[in-house]
Amino acid sequence: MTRMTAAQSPYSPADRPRLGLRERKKIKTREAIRTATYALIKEQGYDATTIEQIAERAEVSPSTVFRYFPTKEDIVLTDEYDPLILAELRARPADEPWMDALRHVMRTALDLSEREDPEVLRLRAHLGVQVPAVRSRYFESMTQTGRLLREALAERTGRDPESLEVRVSAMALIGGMMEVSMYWAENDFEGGLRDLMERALDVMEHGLGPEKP
Amino acid sequence: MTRMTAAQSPYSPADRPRLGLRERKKIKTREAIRTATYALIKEQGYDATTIEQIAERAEVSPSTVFRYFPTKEDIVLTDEYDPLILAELRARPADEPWMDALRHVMRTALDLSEREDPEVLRLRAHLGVQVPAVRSRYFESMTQTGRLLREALAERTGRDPESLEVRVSAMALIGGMMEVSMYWAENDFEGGLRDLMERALDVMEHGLGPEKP
DNA sequence: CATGAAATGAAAGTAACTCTCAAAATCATG
DNA sequence: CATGATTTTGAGAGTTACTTTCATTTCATG
Repeated sequence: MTRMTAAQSPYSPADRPRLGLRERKKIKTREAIRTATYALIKEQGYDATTIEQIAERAEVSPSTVFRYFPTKEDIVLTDEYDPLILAELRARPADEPWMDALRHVMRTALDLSEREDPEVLRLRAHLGVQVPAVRSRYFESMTQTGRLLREALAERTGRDPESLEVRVSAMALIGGMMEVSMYWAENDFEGGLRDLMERALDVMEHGLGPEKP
Repeated sequence: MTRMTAAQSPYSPADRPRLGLRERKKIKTREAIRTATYALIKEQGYDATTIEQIAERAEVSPSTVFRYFPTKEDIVLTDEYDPLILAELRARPADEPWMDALRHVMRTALDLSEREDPEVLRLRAHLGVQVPAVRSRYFESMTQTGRLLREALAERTGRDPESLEVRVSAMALIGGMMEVSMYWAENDFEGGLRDLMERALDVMEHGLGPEKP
């Protein structure tokens, strides 16, 4: 499952420790909390897993858990691909139609996260389907992404990012992409997420006509 | 603000009471809880309003409040236009393009709810913007609506309502429509919700091209 | 190693919900 | 209208996520 915090070469003074001991400890704690949470959820399910248990397994106090993550759902969901997505999107040629740019970016992002940690992507989608609170938080974070998407769409269409049209487009895309994730989880993760996403972007670009395969 | 529970002709034995005393009381209680909630929220804001206060003002016990509404957010948001929307959608001619059908239905629904109780529509949109928990619940209920929308889209395009394409389209529409509501609230409810919705449906139908006004 | 700053833990508190059970209100009868 | 069955309510105790406060520990730095 989720990689352990690989304590690679714990004592090689000059090479790794660009960060102070404090910073490194914080990162470790964060990881510990997250892996403890994932493990407990797999064992017992989301609801049955309390913050106290998480704290105990991660060997920190409950206070500390809350200091690192504002809510229980955040432990599962937090991690920011957003900046990456935005950067990637800006990197695409400016004259490329925005839908194509988006396609490329999503492909890249999904490939990356799949290679990085395939389990987590699945667990999240699964919890998104099963647990309303997680789904909510998921949606919130997608909404955040939607705000970034506005900027990108605005740049590429010469519109105001705060215009109704841009906002609606961005949010419609977000809604569609979220549904892809739900669909994927509900259908036992069959048919690579990347391909599903592709199909979703197609239908959002060209609209839903009568069936034609 | 919200209409009082108009006790019209409180004692006309034969004409109104098709329902037993029990049923009528339940309806009254429900209304009482809701109006108490709206009033308190207006006075103090959402977070500062506790279930205990609501119970007190509605003259019921906190237990009863929870018996009527599973969560605090539901007190604000519950009420089902969904069946109406679906019926309306089915009532449209079967050969009408589904986007047109949807346009008509949304117009009808918005006009109705605006005439029915304009305050509530605004309060909800406003809380949807301000309070994350409400926004979440709002989104959940839109998701529900999205499921119905699947059926309608499937019927009109001869596709499987559970297909990725249909699901994504439905959810994209939901996302877009939700954004309209947020936009409306954030821009001080200017530019009738109906017209904004119209513009949103347009852009979702034809896509977001370069600006052209 | 001393001093200041940051991170942690302990503890008490709040508020949304859940569960259980007994009392009260309604309903269906004879 | 009395009575027993059924439904609805309220009281109370319990759980848990989250907050706030404050003393203690841990690290950074001169």
